[in-house]
This record gives sequence, structure tokens and C-alpha cells, in this order.
Amino acid sequence: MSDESKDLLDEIFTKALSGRSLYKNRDALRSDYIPSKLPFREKQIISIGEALSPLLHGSKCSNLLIYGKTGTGKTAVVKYVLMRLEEKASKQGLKVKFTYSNSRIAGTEYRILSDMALSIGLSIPFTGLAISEVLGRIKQAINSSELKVIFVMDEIDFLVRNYGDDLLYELTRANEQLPRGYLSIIGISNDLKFKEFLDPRVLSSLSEEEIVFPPYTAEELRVILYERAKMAFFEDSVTEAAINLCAALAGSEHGDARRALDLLRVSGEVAEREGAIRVEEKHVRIAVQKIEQDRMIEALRSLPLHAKLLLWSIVSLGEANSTGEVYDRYSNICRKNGIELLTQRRVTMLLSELDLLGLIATNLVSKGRYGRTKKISPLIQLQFVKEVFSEDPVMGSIL
DNA sequence: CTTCCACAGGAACCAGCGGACC
DNA sequence: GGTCCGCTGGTTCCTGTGGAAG
Repeated sequence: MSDESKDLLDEIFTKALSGRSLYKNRDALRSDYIPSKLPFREKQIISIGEALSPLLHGSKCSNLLIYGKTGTGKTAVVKYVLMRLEEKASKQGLKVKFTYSNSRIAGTEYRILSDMALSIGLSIPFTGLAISEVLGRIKQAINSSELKVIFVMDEIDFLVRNYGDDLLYELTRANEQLPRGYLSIIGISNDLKFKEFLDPRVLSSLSEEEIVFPPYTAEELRVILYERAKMAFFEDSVTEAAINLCAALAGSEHGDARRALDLLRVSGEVAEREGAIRVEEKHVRIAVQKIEQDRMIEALRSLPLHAKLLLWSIVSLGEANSTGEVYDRYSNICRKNGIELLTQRRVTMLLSELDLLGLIATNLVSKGRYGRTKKISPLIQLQFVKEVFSEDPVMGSIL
């Protein structure tokens, strides 16, 4: 580690020790924090509560389907209601369990099921078993301990898009094989259209009840942030202007509360590091850039080797090159460095991944007789990419 | 109006891996 | 030890297509 960075670290630590912290409870601004009050979601809380309440007197409850864009409070509301339900049920001596799995984070059918198994206290090897075997064991466990299980499947659209609805089909009809237990499903989706991918039988069983979470308005975001800020910061440690700015910036997107909260949290960190006594608008503005930059650095770092090579080809070529030109450049770099090159088919896949990450911009253009291609432009500075990539041993020797 | 370029992107398949089960 | 499993990261083969050129 260089002297320079050591001094920087020293400075940070000294400040942390001497300066007073602005935060009373930093966790209150984390996106997975579940506050005791969820403003502007009373209607949804009631609907979900009503749909699930039959469980409390031992009868079965409907499956639920919940829609809403990111950061509209779906996950928080569902977890909140289920926690309350579980409490109530355990007081009554009922065995109600809820399990939660985010399909996108879990990634595969197997891991979704193993999340589920884990939270009903069943341990499943992390690989090796057939999916149907895992499902069988789960059913067995539910049956033998007479559990009532509510399975929350977050980002269920991811599952359906990538693996189809077989698993959902199995789950919706699992109850037929559960004489002594019960399994119901709460599906959470960001995407309204995902229903089109479902078999009508699955759909009708899954969406016995549907609840929609509209985006927050800028004004609602402001109120939410204000309340969270009161929990998270010491009094007078954050200005109203800063909060308003966070709300306005997030509101101009699509009312994403998670974004707004992240922004406020990072703003606080920026202010703290600066040794400021309160969070102000200028810290928010810095935070906006910092979040973006951190995201970029993280994205660049975690790229696999060939994606890095590809991105390097694009960045070094500059503006608006066709797929063919990029592929040529990429294969030259590979050959020169004795790296086995990937096929063009694979490269198009990698290109669309880079596009998705916001690292490049692609634009499909047709040049008539001279074919159809994507025009590919980098969205990041050459110098910046170089800095991050030089950490990578293989890339370092190529640059 | 037809042709045909230069790709995009879907589908099926494969190798290798870590691992369970008998 | 043999056979099964799922996942990743690839390959091969394929069909589809907007629009300038002919």
C-alpha cells in the first residue's frame, strides 16, 4: 500500500474518532430495513392482511400476486405483514412459517427451493440433488410437522422468464399432496407482463388475489425520507433542503424509495467524511456522482476476462463502431496475447450484457445493402477503464 | 419490387465441475 | 465407483430482418 493511501486512511480514521457521527442509527436508511410504520401503504397492508387472515383460524388462504416497480415498498410491506402474522399465530399456538426468496438473487430453481427449505428448518445440500427430490423433501417436512407455510417469491418474473413455470406449477398443486400441512405462495413481480408467460392453470391459481403498488409521488417520497431521516440522524444533522433534493431526484425517476434512501445515506457518509456538522444539498450532489462512480467501478471489476477484453477494444476504438469492427479489434488483441478467442455469437451476448450494465451504448442501424449492425459506443472514459483494469493481472499486462 | 448484406438473437447441445446417493 | 443431478460458460447451427442497391 502506498504512503499516499496510508495517509488518506489515517485521516479517515482520525476523523471518525474525533468528529462526532451524524448518524444515530445508520441502518434505518438501508433498503432492507423494515420500519414500524409504512406510510402511504395502508391499503396494501390491509389487503394482504385480509387475504392471509384465514390462516389464523386454521383454514387455507389465497395465493397472492403483487405488482409494483422497484422501490415501491412491495418487499417491505410483505415482510412487515408476515412478521406480524407470524407473531400473532405463534401466540395462538399455530405453526405458521413464512419463507422468503428473491429469485434473481438466488439465481436458479434449485437455490430458490433451498432458500425455502432452509427457512423451514430443513437443510439441503447446496448441490447434487434433483429438483424434484428437493421439492419432495420440502413437502415431506411440511406434512410431518403440520406446518402452514407462506412462500414469498420475490422477483418471480425472473424465475418465469428464465426457467418457465414448471416449478410454479408444482408448487401451486403441492397442496393436493399435503393432507396435514399447507403451502401458499405470494409472488412479487416488477413486471406486469410476466403473466403472459404463465400457463393459464398456474395463473388462475397464483393470482387468486392481486395487489398493485403504485410508484410513490415526489411528495410522498419527501414524507418517507423525512421520517426515516428522523430515525437515522441526530437532530439538526440533516437539512430539509437536502432531504427535499433527495426526494426530488428519486421522484423524477419513477418514485423509487430505495434510490432515495440510498442517496440520503450516501449523502450522510459524504458529509461525515468531510467533517461537516450537517448534511446539506452539496453533499447530495456529490453523493449522486459517487453512487454512479462506485457502481461503475464495481461493474468493471467484476467483469470476466473476455468482457474486459471486449470493453477495452470498444473503449480504445472510440465512438460508434460496428460489431464487426469491435470483433476484429478484440480478436487482434487476443491473438497478440495468446488468448483463445470466443466466437462472435458469444461476443454478441457479452455485448448485450455490457449494454445492460450501462457501460456501453448500442444502437441497431441498418445500412441497407451493406447489412444491419449495432453501432457501439463506450459510455466511460478510457483513462477510467485503464485505471480499474490495471488491477487485473492479465489485463494489466495487455494495457 | 426483389435481392442480399451483416449481423441479431433463438435453440439445442456440450464439457467440466462439485456433489449426492446407492 | 458408477450413475445421477444442476449450473456455468461456452459452441454450433439456425432463422429473421431494415433498407440501400440494382
